[in-house]
Amino acid sequence: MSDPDARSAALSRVWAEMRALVLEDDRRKEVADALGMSFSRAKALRRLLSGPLTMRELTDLLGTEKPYTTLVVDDLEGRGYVRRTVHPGDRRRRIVTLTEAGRAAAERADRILARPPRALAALSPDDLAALDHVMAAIRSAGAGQDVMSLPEKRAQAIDPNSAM
Amino acid sequence: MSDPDARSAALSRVWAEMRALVLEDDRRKEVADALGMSFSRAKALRRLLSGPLTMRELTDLLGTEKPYTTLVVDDLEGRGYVRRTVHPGDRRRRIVTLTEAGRAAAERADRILARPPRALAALSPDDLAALDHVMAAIRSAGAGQDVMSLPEKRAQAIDPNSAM
DNA sequence: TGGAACGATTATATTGCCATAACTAACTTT
DNA sequence: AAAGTTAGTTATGGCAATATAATCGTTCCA
Repeated sequence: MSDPDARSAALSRVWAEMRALVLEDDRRKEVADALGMSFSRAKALRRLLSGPLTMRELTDLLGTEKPYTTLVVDDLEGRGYVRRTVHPGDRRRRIVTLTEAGRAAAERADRILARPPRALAALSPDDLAALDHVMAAIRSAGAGQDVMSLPEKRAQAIDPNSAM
Repeated sequence: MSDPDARSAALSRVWAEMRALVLEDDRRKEVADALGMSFSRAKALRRLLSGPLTMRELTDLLGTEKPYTTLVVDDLEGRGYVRRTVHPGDRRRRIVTLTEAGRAAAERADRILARPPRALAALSPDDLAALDHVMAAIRSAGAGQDVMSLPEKRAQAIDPNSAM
């Protein structure tokens, strides 16, 4: 029952299968095509769905450097998807806000990314319930451990929606 | 019990969590750093683990165009990781074979990619067994359906190890 | 046997992603 | 108020990934 080799084999099997499922159909290309923009722009757009952010905040969330964020936001602003406004109370900061069109585009990206693959959708109710249960366990384990254990990773809330 | 909204919500939840788990820690960079080569080279190298391939076959597996494969294999050959030989019986074709060093590098990449994330490794035996069971169900569903249903995707054997 | 098809390569170009350096404007701290 | 810090931008550049076009030798087929 508690054979460590069997456990390790099961882990590898499961992990390989998960990776295959997620990586096999690359939604990124689909999102980029659907929105007519490169994926990094869509990623930024999606980050703004939960509310306006300053450039600095957006930079931190994207995990890149400030000048790159300027490039990305310039592009999005040019498309009419975001607006930059001055932060009241700190005129250095710019607040980036989605426009209506930007929100629509971000939601479109969301829908594409959220669409589960057929193999997942084909699961029996029982299997899905079991999977749901296990993934919840994984989430709580991850929230407690994973980020802290990665030295160079910026500490940030674990947000399943962040994966792109 | 069979509430379609609840099912759909569970599907989204599970899928988002899976994507987060797979995409959050990007092993690609780690592989690239460990092998001292760009990730696309490692990808090709890994493809050769299961045996020699012609340039055409490798091209199809990688899903890119022929000239790119030439570039990649040139690089790998320059590092002493692969050898090109002429196909006996068709002198147009080149057979690409891993060298010993190439195999070692590919296996190193494999080990990095196969290492399950902490949150997964922390699963209880019961949860892991349940997950293993469900992922097996997903694999059989995927093998029957998924590839055939994607129009522009080249038909190719589903290989969980292929995901990179 | 001559042309079509195929395998591979060379040459060239594009796009995406992202960094560093240097700068300006605004705020904070002493 | 001078010095330091922070937010953002401009300018520049690099590498990775990958495509297209043209070419060459080889093989297949009518």
